Amino acid sequence: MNTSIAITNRSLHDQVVSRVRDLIIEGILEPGSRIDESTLIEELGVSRTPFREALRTLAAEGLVIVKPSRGSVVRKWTRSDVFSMLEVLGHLEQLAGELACARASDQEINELVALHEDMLGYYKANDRMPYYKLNQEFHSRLTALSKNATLQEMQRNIQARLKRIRYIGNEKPDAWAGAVQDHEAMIVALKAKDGKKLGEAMAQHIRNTWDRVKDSL
Amino acid sequence: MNTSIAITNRSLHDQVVSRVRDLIIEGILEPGSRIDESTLIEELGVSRTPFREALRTLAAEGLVIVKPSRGSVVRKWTRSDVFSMLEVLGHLEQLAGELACARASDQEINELVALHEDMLGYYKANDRMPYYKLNQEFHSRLTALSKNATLQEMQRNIQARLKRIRYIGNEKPDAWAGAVQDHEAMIVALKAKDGKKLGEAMAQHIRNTWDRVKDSL
DNA sequence: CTTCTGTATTTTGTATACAAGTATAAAAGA
DNA sequence: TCTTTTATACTTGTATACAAAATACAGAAG
Repeated sequence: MNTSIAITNRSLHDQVVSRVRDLIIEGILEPGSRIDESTLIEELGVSRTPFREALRTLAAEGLVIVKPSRGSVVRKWTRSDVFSMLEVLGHLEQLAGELACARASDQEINELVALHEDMLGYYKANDRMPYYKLNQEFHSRLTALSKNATLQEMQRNIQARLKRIRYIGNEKPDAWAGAVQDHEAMIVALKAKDGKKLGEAMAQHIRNTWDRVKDSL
Repeated sequence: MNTSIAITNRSLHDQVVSRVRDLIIEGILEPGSRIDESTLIEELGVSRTPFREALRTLAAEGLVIVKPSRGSVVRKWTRSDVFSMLEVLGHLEQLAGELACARASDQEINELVALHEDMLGYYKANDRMPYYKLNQEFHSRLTALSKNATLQEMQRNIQARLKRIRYIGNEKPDAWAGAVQDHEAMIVALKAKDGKKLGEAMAQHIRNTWDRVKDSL
C-alpha cells in the first residue's frame, strides 16, 4: 500500500559500501593509497564495525585490498590488469549482444534506441558528464537484455573496476567521436536483431576502448 | 631462508571464509537455510565480529544472502540461475581455451596433459572423489594458461557457485564417461594448439554439463 | 655515520556489551 | 473461533573496550 516508505530502507552496510565505492571511483581515495580507518569513520559518521564489514565486501568486489594486520589500500590496477579486464569484458558483452538479439522484445529494443538518441543529443551539445552517465546505463541495459543474471553481475563488477580508468581515458575529444560511432553500429545491428553483428560491434567497441585508454596507464 | 613458516600465515578472516564456504559446498549448510550466527560461531570457535565479516565476503562472492535485520541464508540457485552461470562459464572457458593456445608454453601444456592422464587413471579405477578434485584443478589450470587474471577470477567465482551442484550432477556413470570424452577432445586440440577447436570443445563440454545437471534442479 | 635494538605510539584485530529490530505467543476483543 | 493487539524472548546491528601486532623513533653499539 505505502510505496514511498521503502526507499530509505537501505541498510547501513549498503550505504557505507556505496559511499566508499564512490570515493574510490571519483578518485578522492587514490589508487594505492592507504585507507585510514579512523579518519574515514569520522567522516562517514559510522563506527568501525560496519565500516570494516563494508571494506570486506569492497575487497571481495576487487576494489580494495585488505592486508592482514596492516590495513587496507585502494586497489591499484596495472596496465595488464586493465587489458585483461577489457579482454574479458569484450567477450562478455559480445555474448550479451548475441543473446539480446535472440531474447529482447521490440519494446525493449526501442527503449534502448531512445537512450542512444539521448546520448547523441549530449554528444552534439558537447555535454560530457550526462553522456558518461548514460553510457554506463546503455551498457548495463544492453547487457540486461541478455536475460542472463550471471552475465549482468559479472559485467557490472568489471564495469565498476574500470569506472575510474574509463573516466580518465575518455578525456580526448576524438576518442569520444569514435565511441559514438561504435554505438551507432551497435544500434544498427540491434535494430536488425543481427546477433553476430551486434556481438562483433560490441567486442570492437571494447577493443577501441583499450586503444583510447592504454596510454594513460 | 625459512620457507616453511609462512604457510600458517592465513588471517582469521580467510580461515573463517573458507571454512564456511566448505560447509556450503559440502551441503552441510543447506541452500535456502538460515545461517544461525550463535551456533556457528561456537562451532568455529570465533566471535561474532570476524564471523560477520566473513559473511560479508561470502555474500559478495554470491554464496550467501544477508537480509537486513533478519539474518543470512545460504543462497539457493534456481534452474535459470544455473543455466545462466553455465552459459557465461561456457563462453569464459571458450575464451580461455583460445588464449591458452596462443599464450601457453609447451612445458605448461605438457603439465596439463599429464594431469589429464592422472584423471584418466582415476576414471578407469572408478575412483570418483580424486577425479572430481583433479577436474576442478584441470579447469582452473587451463584457465590460468590464458594468462588473464580477470578471466581466472571470474571463472573461479562461477566455479565456486557451481561446485555443489556439479558434485550432485556427476553422480550418474554415463555422464562421467561423456565428461571424460569431452576432456579428451580438449586435450587433442590443446596439443595441436588449435585455439578455435579448443574453445569450441570447452564450450561444448559446458553445454554437456548442463544436460547432465539440469534434471536434478 | 650507519646499523641494530629496545621502547613508545599508533593501528589493527577481536570480544563483548548494549541498543534496536523482529518473530513468537498469549491475551483481549470481535 | 478467528482476528488483532501487546508483551516477551530472541536475533541482529552497532559501538566500544581491550588485546595484539606493526610501525616509528630514540639511543647505544659498531
